[in-house]
Amino acid sequence: MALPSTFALVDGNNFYASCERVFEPRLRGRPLVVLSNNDGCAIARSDEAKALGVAMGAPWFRIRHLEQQAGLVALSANFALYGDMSQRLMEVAAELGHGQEIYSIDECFIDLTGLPEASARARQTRERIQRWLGLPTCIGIGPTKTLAKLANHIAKSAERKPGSYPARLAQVCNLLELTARQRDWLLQRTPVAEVWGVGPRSAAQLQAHGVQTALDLQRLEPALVRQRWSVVLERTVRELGGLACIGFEQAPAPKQQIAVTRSFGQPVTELDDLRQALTHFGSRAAAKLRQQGSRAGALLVFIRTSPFRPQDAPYARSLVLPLNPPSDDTLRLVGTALQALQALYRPGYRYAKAGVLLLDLQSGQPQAELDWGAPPAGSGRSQRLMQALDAVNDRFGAQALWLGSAGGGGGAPTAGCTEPAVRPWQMRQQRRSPRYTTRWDELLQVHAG
DNA sequence: TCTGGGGTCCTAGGACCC
DNA sequence: TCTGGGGTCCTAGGACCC
Repeated sequence: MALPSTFALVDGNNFYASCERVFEPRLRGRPLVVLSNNDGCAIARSDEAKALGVAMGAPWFRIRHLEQQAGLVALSANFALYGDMSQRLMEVAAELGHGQEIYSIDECFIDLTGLPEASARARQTRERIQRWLGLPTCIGIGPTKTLAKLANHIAKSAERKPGSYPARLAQVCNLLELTARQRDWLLQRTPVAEVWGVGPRSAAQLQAHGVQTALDLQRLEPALVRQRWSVVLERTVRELGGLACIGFEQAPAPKQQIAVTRSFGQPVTELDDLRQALTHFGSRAAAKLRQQGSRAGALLVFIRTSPFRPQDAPYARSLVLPLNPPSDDTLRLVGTALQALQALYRPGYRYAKAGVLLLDLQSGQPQAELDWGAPPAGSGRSQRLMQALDAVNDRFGAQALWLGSAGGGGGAPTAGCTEPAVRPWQMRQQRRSPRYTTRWDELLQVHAG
């Protein structure tokens, strides 16, 4: 008979803010936020910033007065740093159990099924991550992923607000060690909106039906939930009851779509600037596509004005173009994106955002049984060119080799190097910390006293 | 005036996640 | 003045087919 499953969720506390603090100890104990691309809004907050009332997603211009008033520090997002720290964290966390599912940049599920001493192991893993990387984490353990997430929430709350929960639940919370009464008590103290899978929309509806807590939700009749809400929420109810419905995914499935989209640093009006931006986005998307060994069967381009500027005339359109045969060639993908842009562009608008989505992704080699006719001339050459492009950019950084298609010629793009120049579409990043772990020229310097 | 039933495929939109 | 980016899954409804 199969053992009942046991899942752990390892989650970095305020991950981006904590990464910044590893290399800049002066930031410890201070209210700190990390800003989105373009320094637009807060996407991570230290506990001190949360205590100031800074909301997730709060626009910077609404909270920047706290810089003077309360000593709030704001940094531009440094994804090169966070990505590298994430890899290190995942390596240490993987040692906790016999399987790892990397769920996001700062979270992974670990399969603990059948392992003794789960809580002690988890505490050891936490301490290693803290000591080796300087990153604080909390670990939740439960019989389903949803309950492991909930346990993690309790472990964090117990640490942040001592007294709100028994102290032994701080940092590591293992629901499997508790009695049914104790578990119910914890679920009852958890607002329904904190449950994984319950978003703002469902939370409001549930509350209107008198469902306030995770315990209330767990006690609903699954069939009723399915009828009144959805199969997704029904699954959440069963998971809260201890029935594992969401499987463990060791190897990430290849992505079904790949998107590269950005808001611009300033409004963009010129076609030429949009061409540059989409050349950039298309190239990034193509590199991601090759990294997972797929080809795209279609490509979507969108351009839009800002929904936050009522004084600007609104314009938002997208266009999907098929790729026959499916392709992973940067030149072809960017060429197609620029073709779509040509059809979408209307002069006279202040564009705020654009993006490229690769759709209809297929893995492996092109299917031979489908008659695409003879392979396009030079396809072997295209493959070698892409390999060279990826190799150079791997070695020297993603911006080393670039397409020269930004000019207004309108012809097929060609490979080349471009001088980095500041353009309106490029994002603002005025407060970025050094890329300490991924750039030789930005290494941390230590001066002997 | 009457006007079946069921299946599949595709797409757009909604909800959710971090 | 200034509001992120990148994903997944489900559902409803239309088109189409027999």
